[in-house]
Amino acid sequence: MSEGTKADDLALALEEAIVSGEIPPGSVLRQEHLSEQFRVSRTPVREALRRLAALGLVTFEPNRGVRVRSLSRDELREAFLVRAELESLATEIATPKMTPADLARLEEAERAFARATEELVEMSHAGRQDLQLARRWLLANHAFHDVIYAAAQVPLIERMAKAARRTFLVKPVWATGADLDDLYRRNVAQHRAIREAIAARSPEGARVLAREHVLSSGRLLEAILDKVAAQTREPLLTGSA
Amino acid sequence: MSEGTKADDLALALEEAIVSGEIPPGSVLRQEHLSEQFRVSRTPVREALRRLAALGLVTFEPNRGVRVRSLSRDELREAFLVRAELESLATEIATPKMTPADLARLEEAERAFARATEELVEMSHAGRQDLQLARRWLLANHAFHDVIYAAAQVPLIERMAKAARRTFLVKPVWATGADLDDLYRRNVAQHRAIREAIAARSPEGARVLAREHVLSSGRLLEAILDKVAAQTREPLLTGSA
DNA sequence: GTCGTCATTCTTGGATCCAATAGACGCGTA
DNA sequence: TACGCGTCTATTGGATCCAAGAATGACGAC
Repeated sequence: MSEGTKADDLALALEEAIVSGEIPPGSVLRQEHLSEQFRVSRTPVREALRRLAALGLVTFEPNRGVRVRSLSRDELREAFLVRAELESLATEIATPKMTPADLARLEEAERAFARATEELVEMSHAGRQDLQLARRWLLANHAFHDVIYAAAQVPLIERMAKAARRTFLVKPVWATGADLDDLYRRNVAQHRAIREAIAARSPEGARVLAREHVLSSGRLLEAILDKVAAQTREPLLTGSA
Repeated sequence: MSEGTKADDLALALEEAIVSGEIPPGSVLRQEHLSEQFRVSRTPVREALRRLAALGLVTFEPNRGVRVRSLSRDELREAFLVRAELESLATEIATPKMTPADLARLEEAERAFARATEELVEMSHAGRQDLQLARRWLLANHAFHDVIYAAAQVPLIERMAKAARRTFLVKPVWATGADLDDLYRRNVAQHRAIREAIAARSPEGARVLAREHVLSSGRLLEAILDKVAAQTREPLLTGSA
């Protein structure tokens, strides 16, 4: 128990587990199971679940249990629409506020993301699927955006954007491939463009770049999901034929 | 108990009470008090409080109780910034989707808001302060925007915008006066302009109008708070002098 | 007279216990 | 054999009970 009440710690742990895909969407969470797994009684378990429900990560079905929400394509698209707005606002606000230190952090995050992207593309050429690598790519991506959020110094935007971001991490699947290389690499270029607009102190420029970038990321994620769906449907069909 | 679990009903009731100002910001909520007030045990009370905490309406101070959050000026401004973004997005999306029935509803909401505004201005000239009337004005305002949210058909935007909106309803104070008449009436004109842009099927036009309108509403609210602060500080000072 | 310390009390956090609901299973009958 | 009914069990929702932490006030030392 790192800090605070057990209910809070538990909520954080569960949030992490859900968002990372460790607990897949659609699962039903048994209170007693969680309670013995985390060595606490059912009371804090239920309080933690209430919090997750308020965040939209799980849904209560009265007398039936709580289920980890799974997102439809529509909801995914919506999440990116919202994030695009919030993120463009954050970028606009952050631009005049960025200190040289912030810019340095941003550039470092940009490099780390570029490296992660290259690793991912190489992995794809090697024909392997490494969820761990994909997850690191995602985190490197987030790290870049987090620098901007932090510099904007508007806690509400940060909170809401991260809430929107959380919602689409729930798929424990990933895909790469030659057809996706371009989309992956485009993200890297966009990060660079955003950083340069910020460095040039152009709030409007940075704003539109940020918006377009997030929307483009959404299209990438949709392409990934399409590919995963195609890959997993085929075996099923051949298996059942 | 209308429906669902007691914890859920209770959470809704408390949310309403907090948002309407019935429970003022800064109050400490005693679990036992709530439990006997609502004739339930402390267990559902605490679950409801967890939900409110996740929504940001209250904060848990471990072993000390839960406190109704009060917003700083900065947070108020942030809420309006976020709402301006979300609302302009919703308006843009809604514009091509609005049916004639939607437009009729929007016009009706516009009229109701205009009436509420005139009542408020008249009240101010009569030198009275009627919180109930102010609250109806606020609700009429929200009703107009709700038509747009509904037409946009993007649940996530609606949820988040309403979350941002909730945060600034927590002040059980209001102010009117000749100096504010213009600001109040400007809102009416802006509603009209937004509706006309939507009717003219101009998503971009409606978008910028919506954005400017929300930001302008924020300035109005800040002016109101300033005036209230000025009014309440004076008696305090003369009282202590 | 003031400051610090210790005990008491009040309130929360957590555990356990009981009630109520939904689903599963089996039995009987058509 | 299939359908309907009743019971039985698994699991949640809610109440009560116990422990732990924080505020308060009294007492004593300086």
